[in-house]
Amino acid sequence: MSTANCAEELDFRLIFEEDGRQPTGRCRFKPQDASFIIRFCNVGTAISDKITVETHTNIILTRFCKSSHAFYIKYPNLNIYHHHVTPQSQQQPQLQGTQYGAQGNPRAFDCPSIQITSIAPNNHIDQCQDVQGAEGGYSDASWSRDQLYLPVDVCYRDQTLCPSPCSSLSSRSWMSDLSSCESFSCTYDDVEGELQDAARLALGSPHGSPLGSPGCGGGAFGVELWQQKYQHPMAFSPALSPHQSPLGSPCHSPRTSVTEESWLNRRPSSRPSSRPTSPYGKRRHASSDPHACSPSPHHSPSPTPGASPRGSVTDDTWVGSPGAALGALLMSGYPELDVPSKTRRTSGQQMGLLTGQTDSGLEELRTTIPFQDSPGEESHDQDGLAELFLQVPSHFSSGLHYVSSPPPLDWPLPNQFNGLELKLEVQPKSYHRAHYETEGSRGSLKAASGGHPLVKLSGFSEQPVSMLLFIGTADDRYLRPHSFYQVHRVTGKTVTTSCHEQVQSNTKVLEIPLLPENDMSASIDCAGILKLRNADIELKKGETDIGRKNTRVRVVFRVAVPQADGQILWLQTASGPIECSQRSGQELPHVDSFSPSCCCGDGGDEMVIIGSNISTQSKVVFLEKGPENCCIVVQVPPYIRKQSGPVQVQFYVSNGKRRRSLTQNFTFLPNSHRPLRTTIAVPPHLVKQERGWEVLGRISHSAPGFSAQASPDLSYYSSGELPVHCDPPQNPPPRLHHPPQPPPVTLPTALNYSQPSSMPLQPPLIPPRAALVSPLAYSVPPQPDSQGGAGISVSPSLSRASFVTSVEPQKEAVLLNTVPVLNIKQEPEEQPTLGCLGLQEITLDDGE
DNA sequence: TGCCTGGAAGCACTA
DNA sequence: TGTAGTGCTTCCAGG
Repeated sequence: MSTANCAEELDFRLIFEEDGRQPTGRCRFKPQDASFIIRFCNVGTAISDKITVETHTNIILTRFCKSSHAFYIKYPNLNIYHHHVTPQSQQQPQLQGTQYGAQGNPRAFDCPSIQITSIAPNNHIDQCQDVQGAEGGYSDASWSRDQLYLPVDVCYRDQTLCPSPCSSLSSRSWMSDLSSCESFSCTYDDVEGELQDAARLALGSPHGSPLGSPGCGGGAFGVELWQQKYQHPMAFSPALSPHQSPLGSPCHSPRTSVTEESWLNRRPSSRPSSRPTSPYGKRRHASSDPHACSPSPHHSPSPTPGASPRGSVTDDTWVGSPGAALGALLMSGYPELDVPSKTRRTSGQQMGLLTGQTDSGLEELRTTIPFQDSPGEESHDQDGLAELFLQVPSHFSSGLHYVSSPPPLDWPLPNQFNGLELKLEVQPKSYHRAHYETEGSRGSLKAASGGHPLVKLSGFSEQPVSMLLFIGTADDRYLRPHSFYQVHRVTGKTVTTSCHEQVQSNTKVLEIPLLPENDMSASIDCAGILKLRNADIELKKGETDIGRKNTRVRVVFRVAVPQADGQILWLQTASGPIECSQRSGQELPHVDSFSPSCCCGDGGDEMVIIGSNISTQSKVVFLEKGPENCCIVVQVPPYIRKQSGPVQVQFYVSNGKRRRSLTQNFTFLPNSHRPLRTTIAVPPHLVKQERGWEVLGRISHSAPGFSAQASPDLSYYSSGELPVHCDPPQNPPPRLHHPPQPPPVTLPTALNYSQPSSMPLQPPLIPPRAALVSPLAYSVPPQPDSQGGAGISVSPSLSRASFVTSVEPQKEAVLLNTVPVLNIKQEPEEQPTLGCLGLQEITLDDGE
């Protein structure tokens, strides 16, 4: 279907606002006949501060995450806010839409623009691409995540087709503020899949609720309504909650945590149970729940059938609703938004929230720095606030000032700015067994020293501030709320720190006061970790994360510091990775401390590692991670046999015993032909190295290039002994940075980022935006040694590489400083070839 | 009594 | 399709 034929049922107003400019155009589409692509063009060079896309229908469009661009989308009155920081073009923003003739306009690539394209149903991909190509002049290859896809979903019209209340918008979906770039990079290998998932995600309902949550998944809001009605009938009032606001929350993702009162506890009978025989004995909501047989949200009066079961308005939600605690943050910039809490919450739960579950500290805090639940949430309590823009941070490197509302939880934030610093002075233990909902609490996080983690805000002590705590991913590069773990408030006699639960963007968050009398610090003895069942989460529509073996988390702390000018400065810090599974926790090694924490690039220093579950068979893996997840850097093991000429060998990439790539050719050149190399110091005696870089993450598809690169005529090394990057030159190797690190404590060096040995000993990288906060020079791992080790870069981004060493199986040898014996990782299957060649296997490990 | 903790059984999933 | 290995979830028991 040609976009030219689109009817006028969707009215997109594309607004490029800069300095108060007003909307510049409209596009109209017929939603039932077409799907839509919204393409963001050149947003990276946009000169506008805001790009707004509005629709007067209830199409749900989601924000997507792209590291270099920041968008925020609200709906049902669809608003896409783009705030860009470094305008490079002074050209006028140009609207690209089906009616605006982007084709053939060279400025389309120069100016920030949004392109909306309709797509015939049932042929989304192809037509998307065709249309794109035809109208926007983009090739298929130009598909990127700078596009939002708004297909027409069958479920839209036939709610009965929505099979399960578990089908929901993903926490990781495009619709979520918690959306993950990584998920895309990891999960979508093809445009089709990406689009299809996007299609599933991007859709609300054509009958989409005017109450639909505009931020991160209207479906969630629908469920909330459903839950409010069926679970909390008394709470069902549009005036009670920001979640119920007719304008909805701009940022309410379906990721409302799964609490004991939540949907997920109602395991639908059709749901493939992970343990059908389980009586769910301890589940507090199972069949005993009188509402267990309630119709799914799809059948509920909720106007948003695509609802997420995870979006719940529970006591927790209410209690935690930051509207009570976070309200005034927004007000700081918009005093007129100071809606009395009574107008937002009048239910008993609400009152309970405000009075029953808080302590003096929090009460005091709330009188001083109330926060807002989620971005723009409160703002929607008033019609006039519908257009309240979320100010996307302009410069991540210079601190983030939010005039209005808390930033989405997946946004990187600095840990220090202008003399203020949020520090995790005591790291939690690297292992904390999370508890299931069917279990009792397993207690709060503990520090390795035996106490509890300690967080401190330095540089500010004028008034109490509120600190938010949530469970984030252990992804070094992109910290975001974890799909499978939620923070859990621990209560008990031993808990001394006041806190209370809330839900922000469907992630359970603990709010902990930092009080001047406590030196603006807090001991985190009130936070446990709740494990959500993988099946529950993975069944969610659009969920792209896999729970299996995804058992590491980080604890994320955020604090909002009021500034003199009325703005709010948000700081964030995160703990090191925490292993949360029982088995892994029992089996994975834990590093408590090590020394030294750094050495020269040549390596060779001895390192003492103290921890648990470290055996003589343990290996120490050095790896380097970059912002990308699909590139690897490996170090070639030496070719031991004599060679008179080039020797071609093979290698493959393995992520485990049965996870191997096809073999690739590689050529060893004779020594006389080897390029310049430096001499590496003798490896340390305390460990013996597996001479290979263990590579984590996904493997670059450029691997076949090895064959071509393997020509003896080619040099693998630059003159500086740095790996020659094979990828296109437009992607220069990223400058790597250390993330902010807690100060060292004692030697052996306290583990700033406690992690099992399979995790990088190098502090994990953080997204470039955040990395700007604390840029530190990053030294490249040891370079090829004299034995023939050579660096191979599969990627220009030097994304991930690891250096595998192995603890000497014979401690005697270690202690006697014997010459390190190569400990080749044995994978007997199909290995004789390499062995016969005298090669050490380059093993790739997924970190397990 | 409730919470915390460690251990393990048994099922599900993957290769 | 069957099997083995691994991981997940639930349950039990003791402190």
